[in-house]
Amino acid sequence: MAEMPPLSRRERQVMDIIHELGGATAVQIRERMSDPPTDSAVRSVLRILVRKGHLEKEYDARRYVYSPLIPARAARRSAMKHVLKTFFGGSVEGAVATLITLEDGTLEEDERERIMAMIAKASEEGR
Amino acid sequence: MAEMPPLSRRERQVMDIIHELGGATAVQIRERMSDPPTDSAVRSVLRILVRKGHLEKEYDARRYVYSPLIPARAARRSAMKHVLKTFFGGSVEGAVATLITLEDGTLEEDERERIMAMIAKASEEGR
DNA sequence: ACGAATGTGTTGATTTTTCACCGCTCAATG
DNA sequence: CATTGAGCGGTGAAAAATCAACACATTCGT
Repeated sequence: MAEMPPLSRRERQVMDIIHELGGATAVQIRERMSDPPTDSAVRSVLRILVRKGHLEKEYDARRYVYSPLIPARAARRSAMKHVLKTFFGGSVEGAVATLITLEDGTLEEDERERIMAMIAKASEEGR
Repeated sequence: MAEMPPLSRRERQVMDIIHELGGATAVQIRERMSDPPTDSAVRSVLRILVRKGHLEKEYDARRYVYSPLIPARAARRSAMKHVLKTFFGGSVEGAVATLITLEDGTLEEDERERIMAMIAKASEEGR
């Protein structure tokens, strides 16, 4: 697979929505946009994204459902890698610190425990 | 500050570089670009970003150093918030999981411990 | 003092992006 | 059937972004 030039504004916006939903129809996407253009404009972007190889469309219930061609796991890792490098100088520690204080302490107690357990487990397996 | 329309491709690329470096001159930025346009093109983007209120320039050692107008902390949080929502469905747990397995186990043992300690500390303070 | 080197900003042209109008298909409904 | 409305995509034009050429300013070496 060749490296593609980065996406335009709208393209990225649409891709983000699709990533968030896993897959979406044209109308669903338009609904989620804060500044929605025409229906046909959305479809234009979708067509471009398909042609560029970022999306695939699947016929389902008389609608096309668009989904990322890149596996979710890879997309997640790539996105996280980028912010880690760009905003945290590659410091995993710093990133986690921000993550667990993001929503002003609304991190549930049990979730915190699960995270602890997860790290501990990774710690053992890692060696 | 009012909400600004999202940045264009080049604008985002430049902003990312500046965020990564904290602050940078026009040449520094150009050097870091994978597909560098002309020097003057880079400066054009910089000027636009200043006008839009995303950057400030400071005269230092016969050069202008451009830096984000938004505090680093806020930028970090905002960026992380976005990937958390877009790629992890808001699951802090999932995000941390990806984070600590990003570089194929190259997470240092001591860093892992520091992260654990950090979470534990947050756990106590949080209540 | 002069020219080369470096940094900056302006302008206008080219390319890319963005978008809405239009026509088509198809299924459901009257 | 005929009608209607939702979904789809092509096209081309407006708008925005991108860029290079140019002009001006400052510094530095000679």
